[in-house]
Amino acid sequence: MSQRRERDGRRVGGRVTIYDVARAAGVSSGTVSRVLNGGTASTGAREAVERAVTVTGYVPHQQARRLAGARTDAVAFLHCVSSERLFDDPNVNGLLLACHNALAEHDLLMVTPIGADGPAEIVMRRLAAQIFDPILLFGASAGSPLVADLVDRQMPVVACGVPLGHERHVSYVATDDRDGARQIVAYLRSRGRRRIATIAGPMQLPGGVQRLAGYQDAIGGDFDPALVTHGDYTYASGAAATARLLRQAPDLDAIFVASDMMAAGALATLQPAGRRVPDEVAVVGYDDAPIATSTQPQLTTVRIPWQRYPGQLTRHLWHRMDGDDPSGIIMPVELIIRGSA
Amino acid sequence: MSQRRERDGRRVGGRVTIYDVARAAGVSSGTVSRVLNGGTASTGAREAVERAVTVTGYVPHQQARRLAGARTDAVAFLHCVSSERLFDDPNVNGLLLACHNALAEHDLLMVTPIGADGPAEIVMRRLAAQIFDPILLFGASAGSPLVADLVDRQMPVVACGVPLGHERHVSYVATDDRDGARQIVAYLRSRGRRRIATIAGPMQLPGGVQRLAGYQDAIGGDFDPALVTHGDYTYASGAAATARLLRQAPDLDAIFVASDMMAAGALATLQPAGRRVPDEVAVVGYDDAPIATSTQPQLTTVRIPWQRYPGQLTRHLWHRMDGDDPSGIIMPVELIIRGSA
DNA sequence: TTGTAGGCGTTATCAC
DNA sequence: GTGATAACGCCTACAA
Repeated sequence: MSQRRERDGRRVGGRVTIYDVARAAGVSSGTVSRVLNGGTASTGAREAVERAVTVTGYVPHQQARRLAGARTDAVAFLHCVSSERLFDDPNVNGLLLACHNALAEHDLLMVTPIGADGPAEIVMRRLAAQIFDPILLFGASAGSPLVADLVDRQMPVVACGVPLGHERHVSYVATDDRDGARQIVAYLRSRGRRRIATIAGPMQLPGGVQRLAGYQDAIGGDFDPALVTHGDYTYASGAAATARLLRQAPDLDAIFVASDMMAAGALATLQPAGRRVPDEVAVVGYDDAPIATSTQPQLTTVRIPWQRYPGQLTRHLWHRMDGDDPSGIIMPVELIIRGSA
Repeated sequence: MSQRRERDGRRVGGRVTIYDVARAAGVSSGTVSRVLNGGTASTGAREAVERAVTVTGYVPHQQARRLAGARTDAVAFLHCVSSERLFDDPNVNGLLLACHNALAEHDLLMVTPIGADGPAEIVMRRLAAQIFDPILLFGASAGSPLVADLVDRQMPVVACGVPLGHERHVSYVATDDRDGARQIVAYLRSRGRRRIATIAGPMQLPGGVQRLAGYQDAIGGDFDPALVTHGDYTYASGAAATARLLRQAPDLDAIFVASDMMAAGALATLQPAGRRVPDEVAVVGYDDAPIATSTQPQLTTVRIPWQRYPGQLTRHLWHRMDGDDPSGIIMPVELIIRGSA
């Protein structure tokens, strides 16, 4: 089975090592390594090695490189959102693709443990963290043991969104959700709304806390706990939260919903309840998700600059891998006015 | 930066090795390794090691394990189809998810280089093949250098579909497309069709050749080159191929199209051309893709038993990893009768 | 049952 | 500029 036959001058089965190359090139393994890793070497040696590499069909053994302290050529994209969302949300799967391409330009291969949802976090922790060095993190929630673990291991990780509780130890690329929320409230005020309610997202997610914080910033003295409720970003939770709001504060004339999906749920509850949108109640969503344009009326919402993520993500990752300290960037968002408010 | 402070009794930054565990447990590293890998050890040693593992927070270093000849705990899912299809085709992304889950039961983590389309095959070859041992292959075409390379390296790979040209060296799980095509032709005959044309798929893909072969089997002596044309599985190619067919063999009264997507294209060409479906021309697709039920009329097609793939795939992979010789299974398909034929 | 030691393929640190 | 050689962390004969 492990016979080492020759064919076309190259080994068949059984690895070609750096020693084979060294022998073929008539130099030492050290020289080969130097040539391959851009170290110093004479032109003669360089050429001999390059020739030998081609002729032997040598491919470096990543595991061994890694063990010897060098870098892996692969980065993992760890997502803590459900795999369904990975497939269904064009923003997310577009991001995935774009990241791959951006990384490929640095000769890095991006892989992702698809299907590894919440419970499987254990698996990811146990394995992914070992196989890859650099990590792109998506949708990690506050206090997630995954993040703590990664930080402990001092791995170069870059997160999408502010990594709550690890702001100083993890690089991140985020959007200014707090300002987005402020803009929304200001816009609603400018349209004459006075009793502005909100359906906030989960407080474990950065978006959840930032959007609520922005709402509070802008509402200021008018703040009324009865106008605040929570959902978990799903359609159903949006509908339920709206029903609650209608009970707690029947006089509301606007709702800022922390996600378009929940906002769609809100519309579905508002209209049967006899509240016309936007005439009686203005509704504003968040994300500019596909559903935003297929509701009736279409949702006024906030657009996240997804197209800027891949570039920023790879930039920060690159820096981290170069040993720089963690850094972060917060990008501005854009208000999209449509029919619902 | 690489200071090794203590915290909660565990190291912070700087790896916990098997030696640390050994020291903590008061045994040798060999014993630790044996305990961890299910070797023989006394109950006392076993307990001490297990305690030490928890207390030190030890996590095996996969790279080192691998280098030392042990197995990786991760399997790569390599797909040679476009990433769009990965996201858009529920059959495919369902397969991805299901494979992940099936593998997870064996404590294997499945990862996939998403976004690595055709041109990036080089990257995958250079890297993925080094990082992972076992490989799940999806959509690889005949003569693909990727496959040849994997075979050369004697890696345990299991393919979805017969790996054309490597049938003996690669395990596979496939469906009986040849029989599916035969069934279709037989069905069309039974409905009185006499001039049965076909739009075949690419001859580099196993499905392409098998479905055409089955068509020829069943057509037998009635074979007429004018009734055969090719497409590349896309909607547009189906439409174009149909136009060609209509020119070459205006008297056709049925078309067996090798994919539902192409069949949809066929319908779109047939109807404006004044050929009523199914009255004047019967159309049969293949795949039972989502589009099959959203055409007018809905497509009669062949259903591939996707739900059986994950189990079979992992079973064969498991065997391969155990050193068994490559093996394959061909599963039966099911004819789904709808309005188009 | 257990400890010891050699080796897996690289990289990096030395002398030369 | 180049060649030895010591890690890297683990597994596995082999010996005890």
